[in-house]
Amino acid sequence: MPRLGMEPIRREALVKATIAEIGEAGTLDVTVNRIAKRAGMSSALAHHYFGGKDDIFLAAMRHVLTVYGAEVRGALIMAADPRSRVEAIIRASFSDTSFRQEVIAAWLNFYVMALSSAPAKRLLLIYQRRIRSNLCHGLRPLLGARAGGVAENIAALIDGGYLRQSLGQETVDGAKAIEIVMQYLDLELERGSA
Amino acid sequence: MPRLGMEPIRREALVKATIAEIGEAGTLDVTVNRIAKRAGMSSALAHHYFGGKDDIFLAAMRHVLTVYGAEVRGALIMAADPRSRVEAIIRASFSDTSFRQEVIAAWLNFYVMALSSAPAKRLLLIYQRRIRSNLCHGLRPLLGARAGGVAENIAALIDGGYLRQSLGQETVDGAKAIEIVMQYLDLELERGSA
Amino acid sequence: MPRLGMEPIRREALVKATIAEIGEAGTLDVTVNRIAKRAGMSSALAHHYFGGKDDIFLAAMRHVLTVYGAEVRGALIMAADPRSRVEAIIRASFSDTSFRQEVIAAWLNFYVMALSSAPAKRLLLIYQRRIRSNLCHGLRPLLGARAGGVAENIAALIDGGYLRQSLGQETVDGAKAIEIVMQYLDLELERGSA
Amino acid sequence: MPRLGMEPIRREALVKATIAEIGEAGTLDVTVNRIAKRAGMSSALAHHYFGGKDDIFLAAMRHVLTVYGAEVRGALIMAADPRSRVEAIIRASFSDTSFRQEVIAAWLNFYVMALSSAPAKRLLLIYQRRIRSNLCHGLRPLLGARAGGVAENIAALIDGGYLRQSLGQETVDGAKAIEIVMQYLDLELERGSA
DNA sequence: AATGAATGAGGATTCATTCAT
DNA sequence: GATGAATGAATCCTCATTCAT
Repeated sequence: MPRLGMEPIRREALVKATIAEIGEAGTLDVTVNRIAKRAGMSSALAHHYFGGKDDIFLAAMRHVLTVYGAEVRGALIMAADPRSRVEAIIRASFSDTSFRQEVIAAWLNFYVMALSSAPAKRLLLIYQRRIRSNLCHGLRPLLGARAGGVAENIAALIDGGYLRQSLGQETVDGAKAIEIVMQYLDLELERGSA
Repeated sequence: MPRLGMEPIRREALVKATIAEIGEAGTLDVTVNRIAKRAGMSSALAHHYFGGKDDIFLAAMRHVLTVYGAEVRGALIMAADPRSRVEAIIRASFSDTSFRQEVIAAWLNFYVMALSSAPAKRLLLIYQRRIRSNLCHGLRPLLGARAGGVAENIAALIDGGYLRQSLGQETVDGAKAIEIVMQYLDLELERGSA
Repeated sequence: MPRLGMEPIRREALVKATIAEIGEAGTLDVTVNRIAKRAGMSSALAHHYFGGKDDIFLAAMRHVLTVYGAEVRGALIMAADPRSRVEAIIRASFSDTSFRQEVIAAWLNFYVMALSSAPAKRLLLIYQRRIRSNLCHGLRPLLGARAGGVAENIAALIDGGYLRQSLGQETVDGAKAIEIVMQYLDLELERGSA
Repeated sequence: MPRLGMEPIRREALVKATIAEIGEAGTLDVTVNRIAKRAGMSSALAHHYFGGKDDIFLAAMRHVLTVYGAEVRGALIMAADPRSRVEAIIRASFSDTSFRQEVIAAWLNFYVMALSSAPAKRLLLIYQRRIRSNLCHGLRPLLGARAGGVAENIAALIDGGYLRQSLGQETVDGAKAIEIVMQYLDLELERGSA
């Protein structure tokens, strides 16, 4: 059955399987074999296309970040004023795509992976910087010098939403999570610029 | 040289070694052998005292939570009014004992461990509930019905401080981290009760 | 681009690539993939032409022996008297074609391969017998019954030259290696026939 | 059944099993599993005591060299005059201990291993230097400046004996091999010093 | 109380080889 | 004629865990 041009298909299947598997297990302690099996191929092929386990994880992480980034960018297109720019980012963070059990589990695991893996750390920092920058860009006109700190806090509240969702017994829905962060945003906006 | 009552000494040594080792590696992927070695004993003895690797991790986790809880309680003793109760918890969270590389790394790893280990999850939830409860207790007189949400946000900001400390390139000092959370607290207090 | 009569071209390319690869690695632990890559084709094609890895090695071995044999024969054509027959073989053994890093490495590896591969052993013995025979043919008129032993010793000294070249830190040049064996030959000739 | 002080016993068993296994297979392509099994233990234990496959091979090689060296030294003790010093080395080289199928196979394999393994090469060179030095020491009083070259040739003839034994169809016995080298030695001695 | 000894189980990785196109 | 696709089979190695002493 080997057709031509399978590489991108296989890679995508592996990335998705990786996220699913991590989400299911809650750990990075997932065998390449399981991932490959779930992606419908042998582990040898997975190695062939990615080189090694870490590379598979990195690719999966990159995919999560890419999708999230795309969604943020998409939402930003529609944003007319500064405030709605910030809102766009917050909403994208809790969209149905990103705010799902398995994706959240992947997120947390990658955060921890970044503690011991230089490439993972690099990737995470790039993404973090981008998000902060986007947030600041929206907040600066409204809050001036306070923009940086508030951006940081918004990021923390978003992470907090993820954590609660993953560990909490109660399943939070995205809308509720968005509301919480938005309330904080409003509070800061009321206070005004420094 | 086996003396009487070695058990508590051994256990403590293992728990400390575990935290140190996790902090150093940034992962739970630490061998029992290394932990035992660092604690000055054979891995067989570690198993003898704890039963298995998971139990060692659980004990280490319990220790981290216990120390943190004790520090919070200690700070609460000195708190006269509601606001300072809340402040006490925040300050304790960033004390020199808890806000250290290795302890933070352990924290994050335990968070992720909770995704796949029921006992770990249980432990974490108990502690979370206690902290939230303490925060609410202090916030209720000041914020009324809004206390719960604000408590949650404060918790999120504290976690945010930990994350920034562990992953960020710049080392944050405890005082700065405290200030950030306090500013948020003041903002909410200005706004007043619902 | 498949043209007619590609087979001999492909085979030759593979054989040369095999020798080069073995020479570079110093081992038979060379993947078919690398060999094929170096020969400018896919490993599947290599299998198509040779059947399997061992066959590739055998072919490479055969090639080394063939080239060496040809050179010996070529030198023998010019040899007028018995002594120069022997000399011709010795000189051919250290010619620029055979006395090269990669060829020597291949040689040694093939020697060892003969320990575990019957076809390789057969091949090697055929060649050895031919060389001994050639040497004897030249030595008999000069040394009589002693020819056989001396031929054996000359062969050993040639192998010794190869070993020194491959393992020694100092690079020996062919001329020096030839001289060593010739000195031994002279010594035996001085002594005369038995 | 675990008793104390097993390490040296296990190591020795592994070294012997390694040589036997290599001798039987004719290759270094021998699995750690087989070696360990032959030595009566699990492969995990083999790794525990040696670290890795290469280390096992190196240890085996070191053992072969050590035994050979000891035998040479032993023979040298009995040597009264220079000539018998040289003779001692030659005889030791073909003693029943060293001149055995399996040991010879190990030798050849290690020669080839030295082409690609730096530690193996180092080991081999040390041994070679020692043997050459011993030979020279005995030859110098007899041959003066020619000692070095003759030593080299004797070494080559010894290697030649090994090769013939391993590849040849006819089994050579040690006595015959010794005689061949001794004849060469006599020839050089007749000729005298330079 | 304490440990060296020992192993089973499992996992990442590699590679020769096959096959459909 | 040629290759990308694919895999089964092996192999090294690690590690938690057990046990006799």
